[in-house]
Amino acid sequence: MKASKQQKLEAKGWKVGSAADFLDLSAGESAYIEMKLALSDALKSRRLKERMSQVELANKVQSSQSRIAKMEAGDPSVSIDLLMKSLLAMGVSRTELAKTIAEPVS
Amino acid sequence: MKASKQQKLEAKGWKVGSAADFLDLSAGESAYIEMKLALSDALKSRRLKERMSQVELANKVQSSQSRIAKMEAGDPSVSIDLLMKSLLAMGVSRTELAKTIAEPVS
DNA sequence: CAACTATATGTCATATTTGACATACATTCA
DNA sequence: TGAATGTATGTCAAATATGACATATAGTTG
Repeated sequence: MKASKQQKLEAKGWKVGSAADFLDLSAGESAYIEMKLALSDALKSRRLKERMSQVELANKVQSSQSRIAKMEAGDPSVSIDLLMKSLLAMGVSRTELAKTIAEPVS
Repeated sequence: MKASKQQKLEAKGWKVGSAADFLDLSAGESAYIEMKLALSDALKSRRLKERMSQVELANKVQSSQSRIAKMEAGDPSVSIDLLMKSLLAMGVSRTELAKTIAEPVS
């Protein structure tokens, strides 16, 4: 893993500090993290596009403002399930979701 | 929801029996379920393609035979996170994963 | 037939994820 | 200034997901 990527992940709260973790992030593990970050970004940009506050979105998808914030921040405590459920609840199609999954995070 | 679809889901163990549930499955909710089933099918066909047993796959992805069986059966107790982690651990690419997400379940 | 291999199903203690809440921080506006 | 609005962060009890285990079922082989 490149240092730039490590910093990006650490900035989002992922624990990649130990030497073992640093060396052991497999291709599958980093692909998983990248997908999660891509979904986070998609959620945030979709919300902003709709000019919604986090509170409004929380009501719409039956969650809470704090969890929306954590989703958008790419917090390690949020699952892909929740991100996908939320995007689907916002009206995003399966096809659009697939595109998000496929794309590398900007 | 069509009766044929309801039966397919019920056969996989989803609780769609009550009248309320029957009427209330939103577009997002059914899209979510369909995606999960698509991932289940992808996992099973990938494993068979590699001529692996469930036990072998369980070792490879650090899980257990019973959980692999539940994943492949589309059991409600398994998360999309686990399905995706498993597929990635099998060497499936993000792009292939995206295709699976996009496709309707056969 | 029994032994073997693969898969399915049920249970359960533990681990992770969740919404909710409090509260901190930031920005705007009057 | 301070009230209002939106977002971030930390915590926690409750809900959900997890691997492990036992055991059932099904097919195969000797």
